[in-house]
Amino acid sequence: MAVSVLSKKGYHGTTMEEIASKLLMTKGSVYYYFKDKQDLLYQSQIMLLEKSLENIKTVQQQEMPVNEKLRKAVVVHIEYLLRERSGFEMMMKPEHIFSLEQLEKIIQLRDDYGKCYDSLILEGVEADVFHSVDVKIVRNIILGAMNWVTQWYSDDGKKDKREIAESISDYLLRILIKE
Amino acid sequence: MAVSVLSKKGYHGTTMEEIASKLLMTKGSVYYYFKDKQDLLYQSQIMLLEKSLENIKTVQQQEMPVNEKLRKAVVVHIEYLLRERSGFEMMMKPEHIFSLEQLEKIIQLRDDYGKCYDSLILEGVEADVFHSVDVKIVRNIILGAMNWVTQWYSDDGKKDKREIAESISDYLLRILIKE
Amino acid sequence: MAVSVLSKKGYHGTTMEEIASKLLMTKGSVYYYFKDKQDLLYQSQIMLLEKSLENIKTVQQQEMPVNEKLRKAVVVHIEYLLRERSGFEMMMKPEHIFSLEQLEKIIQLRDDYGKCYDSLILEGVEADVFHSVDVKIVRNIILGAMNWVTQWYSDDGKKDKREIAESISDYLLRILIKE
Amino acid sequence: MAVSVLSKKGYHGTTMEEIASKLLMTKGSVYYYFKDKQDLLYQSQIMLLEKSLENIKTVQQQEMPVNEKLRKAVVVHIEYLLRERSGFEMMMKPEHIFSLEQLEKIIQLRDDYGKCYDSLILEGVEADVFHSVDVKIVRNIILGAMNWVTQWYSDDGKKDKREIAESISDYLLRILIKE
DNA sequence: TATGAATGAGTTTTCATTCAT
DNA sequence: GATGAATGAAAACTCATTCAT
Repeated sequence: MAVSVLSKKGYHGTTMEEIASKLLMTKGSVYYYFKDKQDLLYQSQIMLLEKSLENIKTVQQQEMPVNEKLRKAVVVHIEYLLRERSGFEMMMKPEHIFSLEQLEKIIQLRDDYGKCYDSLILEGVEADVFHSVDVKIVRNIILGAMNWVTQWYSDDGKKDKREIAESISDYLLRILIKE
Repeated sequence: MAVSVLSKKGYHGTTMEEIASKLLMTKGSVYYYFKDKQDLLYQSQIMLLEKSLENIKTVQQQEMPVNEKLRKAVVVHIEYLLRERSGFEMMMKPEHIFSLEQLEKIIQLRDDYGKCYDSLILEGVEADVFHSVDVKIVRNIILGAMNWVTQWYSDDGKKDKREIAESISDYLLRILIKE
Repeated sequence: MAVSVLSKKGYHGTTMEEIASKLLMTKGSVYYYFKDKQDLLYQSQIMLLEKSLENIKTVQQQEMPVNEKLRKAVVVHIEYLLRERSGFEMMMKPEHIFSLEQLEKIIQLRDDYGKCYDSLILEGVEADVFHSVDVKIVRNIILGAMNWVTQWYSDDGKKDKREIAESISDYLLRILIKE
Repeated sequence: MAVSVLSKKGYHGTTMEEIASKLLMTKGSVYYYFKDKQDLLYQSQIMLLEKSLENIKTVQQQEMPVNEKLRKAVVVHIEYLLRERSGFEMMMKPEHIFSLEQLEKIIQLRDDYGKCYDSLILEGVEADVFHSVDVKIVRNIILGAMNWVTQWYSDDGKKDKREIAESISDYLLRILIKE
């Protein structure tokens, strides 16, 4: 995947040649499929965000207590993130790369994703399972803790990806859960 | 400060000319003080990390209950981070930019910083104020949640920096604190 | 040829722009074919040295008395040198320009070339046509006298290239030839 | 001496900083004594050439057979050259560095130096000690063979500087001497 | 005299992008 | 559809030179 390459060294740090070779294409071919470098990144980001949204929506629709849902959402996010690693790291500070129009769509998707967590939290509060909290702040604590995983997780630790994901998820729920 | 400039568009996205003009210098002058672009970033990172370490060490030495110390450490970190913003954003994935030797020092400082949180957590566990937890994971949840702030905090929200910092700090302590 | 340009003002004195325009290319194109300026010089030197070696080997294999062979070798060298002029002038003191690895190959080729003269001299000594001499010193007198030509030869003298070459060759043989 | 530094990497390859540090001065001070880089080189070249001229004139005035004089001139040149090494290597192709006026003086001195060899040769021819030869060519064979020494002489060989110089001198005289 | 900080003009190098084949 | 040669605009970097102290 192109994103994987892009995000290792950042947008400007990755050359089209590197991307092309990672995609097993030649530089010329990449330009057949993508308008330009920016477009390549844009398409990749959209895919990533849409898949993430899909992931969390699937979780939301499952029949289970809200704390279980949030728990699962966190686990799924971390697992997906460690798989697609690179793409997520790119997500930081995209302001200077994209056009306004592109940015709008990306921010929209990011917001949508954030909102999913918000509604899980609110659902829990209403069900009296969660404490009443500042939703925006708690949502961002959750997002931050999850996304930070790429900075420290390494395959050769004691715990595997799923275990890490579940641990994090458990600890984060302590912020919310009553009793 | 140079870092502030660097991190807005990322290392590769920022030109030496931009950095120079931000520092009210000419490109030539910047090269008089720094060997090259990499060196500029390196020196800045070192300063940032050393200042952070100093910050947390100051907190550690204060006479107060351990939960208060951790609370304060988080607040101080977030406040410093929102002030120096940019530098921190650069801290992600520095592997591709630095030389092995430089990386070693940076990783050392990062580790030292992480260890400070570890010892605060352990101190709390031993004082029976905190639950017994997987220190590495909880430390990283805290770091992730704190560092993520740069991604979403904006001056024009309802809460100011200190309030945000204290909120986050409170929520994070819920993961650890008994009772 | 790139070398011709390079050697007029020396390696550092010639800009890539000048080289490119001499090659009827753009600066960018030059970088498509050569890794960097150093590489450009290196490739050129190798070509030059390999062609010189080829030249002398051809002479060595011809059926003729050894004094004639040496005579011819000198003539061929000077003629080639006056044609490729520039490249040879660059050959002096390449130590500071090339990498160790590159230098090794260049020195190897230079040595090989020198050895060809040595064996012609020895052949003559054994055939009792030449005086017994310090081969290393005589070889270097020959090389020095030949390569110096670029420093003084000018097209508008009385003698043309071939005549000069033959004169030099005759005089040099006096050092060696018996009777 | 400044020249020594200059000639190791060539005019353009040597920075004023390197020259300054070799002269145990700071960059600023060098500019107190020399107008600019070019001037520095020019002064050095002049000194070198004037000293060489002085050397050969001293030899010319000595009372000894002409073949001995030429022999001695060659020895003195090589010895001086191996001592001041660097300066001589700079002497090649100075056209692009100097101003017309400077060039004129340098070429004048070079010519004067060449002429000294010419007159030694002619003196020998008239004394019937030397064969009648093309003076220009033989002079240049001598100069070439002598100046090439810097390209191959290394302190750790079997022969020391004087022995090398005498050997070369002997061999070169074979080109000229009758019987 | 001596210094070292500052500069800008020039040089090397990189790389997204184009385009003929 | 695919390629790789070619390009130019922009970026990193160098260094002779100046100048305030």
